[in-house]
Amino acid sequence: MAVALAKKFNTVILSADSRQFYKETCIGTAKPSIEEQAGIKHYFIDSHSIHQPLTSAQFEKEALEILETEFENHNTIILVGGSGLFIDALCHGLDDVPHDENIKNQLNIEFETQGLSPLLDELMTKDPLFYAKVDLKNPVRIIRALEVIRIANKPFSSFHAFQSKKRPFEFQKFVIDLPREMLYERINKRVDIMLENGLLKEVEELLDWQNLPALNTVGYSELFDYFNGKITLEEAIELIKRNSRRYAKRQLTWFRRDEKAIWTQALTTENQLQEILSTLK
RNA sequence: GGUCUCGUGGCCGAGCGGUUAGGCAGCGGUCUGCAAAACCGUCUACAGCGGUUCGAAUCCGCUCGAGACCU
Repeated sequence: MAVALAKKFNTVILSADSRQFYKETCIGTAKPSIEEQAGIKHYFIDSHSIHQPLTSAQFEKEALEILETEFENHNTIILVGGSGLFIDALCHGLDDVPHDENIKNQLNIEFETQGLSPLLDELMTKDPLFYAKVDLKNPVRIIRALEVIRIANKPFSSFHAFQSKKRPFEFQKFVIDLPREMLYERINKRVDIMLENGLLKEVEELLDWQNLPALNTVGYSELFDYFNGKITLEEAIELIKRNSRRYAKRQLTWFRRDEKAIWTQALTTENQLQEILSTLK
């Protein structure tokens, strides 16, 4: 779809898929092959390494730079992909919130050794506002908030303006919404195809790096468990399918929040393309 | 033909007289630096009929169904 659109507009594509950035992961991320890219310039495919992962904030920055250059030669650019947070970072901007790897690691250690409770206490005293609205059972959110609090010595919530930043371009989002059964069928089949294409080998070669955050992802974690003898191959495959289905569902949930997004329910790429193009006219 | 065991929500699975067990799948949602991550909510079923009882998924009988064994 993205390639078809890019051809139509004679332009380039930016991927906003947070797993296709990495050159080490190909089969399991269903990255478009060179043939599939069909001569269209793709940014953020194989552009980074799992050893230096790209965060949403960095993505915002790097993507904006690319867009600035590319808009000199193109009126329309295609952004494609699945990572809602990254899409929002680029389209709406993230508030300028500090980040410190060491402090985060320290917090992770505290969480692993002492549990969430002390962290919750700290959060409650240092940022009661945020404490009142976060999901108190979600360690990731709690740790991030405390990371910021410890860096800046002020409440995490004080950094949030939640206002869309001005961008030197306009954008329109389209969501492809296939019937759930069809979606799931395609996901299941896609997993089988990945396996035929050598996913097992790809994952096996990444075993040394299995603890990297960038590999904490569907298609890899399950097979790491298999290689580590925790589950059978059959179980791993079923889990990959299930987790992919769940992820797809969460993507839909994410995009549903966006009132301006246009949804297409057409069943074929050709029809989806027609719908999108007619909306643009 | 006989004896025995068993029939719980889409699936698995506890309960064995008086709260919605639970898990998985599915569905819905949260989301501002690990996001294909992390997390939350939700589905009220006991094969059917009759009986005992204040009260039955839990006890009794019959019917239907599944399985094991015997002849």
